[in-house]
Amino acid sequence: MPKYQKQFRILVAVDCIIFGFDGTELKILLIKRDLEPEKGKWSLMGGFITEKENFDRGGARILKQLTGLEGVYMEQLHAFGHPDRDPNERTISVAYFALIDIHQYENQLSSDYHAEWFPVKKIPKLVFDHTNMVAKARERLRYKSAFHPILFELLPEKFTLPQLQSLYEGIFDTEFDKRNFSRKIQSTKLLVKQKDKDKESSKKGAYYYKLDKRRYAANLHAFLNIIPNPVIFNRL
Amino acid sequence: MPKYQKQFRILVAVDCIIFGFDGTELKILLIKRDLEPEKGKWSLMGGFITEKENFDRGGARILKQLTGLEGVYMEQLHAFGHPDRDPNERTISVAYFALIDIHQYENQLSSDYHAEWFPVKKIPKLVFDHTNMVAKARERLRYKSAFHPILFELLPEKFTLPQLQSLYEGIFDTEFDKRNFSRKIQSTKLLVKQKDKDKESSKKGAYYYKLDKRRYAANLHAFLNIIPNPVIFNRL
DNA sequence: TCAAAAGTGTTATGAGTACACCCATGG
DNA sequence: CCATGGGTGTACTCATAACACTTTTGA
Repeated sequence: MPKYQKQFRILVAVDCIIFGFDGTELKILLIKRDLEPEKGKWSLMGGFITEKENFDRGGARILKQLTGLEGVYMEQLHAFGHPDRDPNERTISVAYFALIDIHQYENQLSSDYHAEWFPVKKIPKLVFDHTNMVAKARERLRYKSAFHPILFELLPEKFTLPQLQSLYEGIFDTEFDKRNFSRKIQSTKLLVKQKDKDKESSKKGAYYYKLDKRRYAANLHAFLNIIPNPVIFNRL
Repeated sequence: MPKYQKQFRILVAVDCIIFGFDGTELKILLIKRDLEPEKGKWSLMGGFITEKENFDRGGARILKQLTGLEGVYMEQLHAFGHPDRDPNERTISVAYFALIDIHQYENQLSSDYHAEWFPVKKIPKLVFDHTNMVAKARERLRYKSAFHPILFELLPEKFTLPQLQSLYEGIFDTEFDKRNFSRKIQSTKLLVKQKDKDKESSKKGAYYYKLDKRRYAANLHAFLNIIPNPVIFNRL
């Protein structure tokens, strides 16, 4: 077979925007870059694609290597290819975003890679075009979560409605009416009320809920309307 | 500056899924591949990225080269990176989809590149993973057009409501009530009724409409609800 | 006993849908 | 004059949004 002789070959990287929610704020996980150029600066988790892996696998491998996490929600975001995005050598990057339960991660080794959680509203200066990637990921997360039930991926197995609401409110940067929110969530039938309560954040305590796994799996791509229309139509 | 010595460099291509609407059917533009391997088979428009262009520019360049078209609606779809997608040599491809006014294209040279329009429901066997790309593009087009006013890009400057409705119906593979459709479209205030009629497809004739360019530009990213909810919630 | 958060019900408005008839015209 | 496709109005239903009070309990 003939080869594509004259063509230009390029380095291909995968970068991951990893979202977590600590109960109050949406955060992303950053590391100190351990490679020149820009060594020591804050960066997304990333790495080069190897010879025999596709992007999904590459992203999963990098996530595993740098955080120890496997099997988390991950989705391709966008391919970034500005010729000068890496001043060292032309490199294109396929960005992914991942949603993880931040507490599950805290049990794992965080310090090994100098990884640190930053609130999305206080992201430090990042290397290359990573700031741009983060902005795009936030936008996508808002967009997607307005129609699909993906935010549960950010919560632990058991969570309360006030926690869930506060997550939505954080992402849409607004406040919802808790009666309407509760009714809408309940009407999806995705949640199963538990008998125990979370008493950490109030005296009365809030009931825990778990996902109904069967229904959740069947509805991952379904359309829901959790977000009030004025928010969608005016702010999104 | 140090180089990324040990890393693997890959060919990077851009492929374009070009949609057109002939008044009856949604179609895509294909060419006979003029490069080994798989020379002579039907293929999307594509080409390798050059040293100094980003993906958007590469996509625009390829579109221009192969169709003569410029300034059309174009959006990044997805990056495809399976290691074996091109049997000749590993090549990744960043796919774009474009929406064009099919009649405007017909004036241009179509035969030069052995390009041909195929109804999306009768796509021939395509090279590599292009069939997959087309499927993804169709899905994205349905998804995006359900919420955003992008389908106007497929129509000529002047068009009628029945034409517009038939376009939506083709994409969602269903039929809408024309009274409701008309009311919803009118309520967006994106259209300006003209005084002349299209008398090609009926004796009475249907009024032409044009886009209100100011409003259209301001609403490209706005949410509209043209599509009946049952269609969105059950079929999308 | 009181402060702080959780939980719950009702009403009004408007968007969405279903539905049927008249209009204009070319042949 | 009639067949064909274009254009329009209404009534009903249901989803959404706005809104306030009671409950629980730890301090």
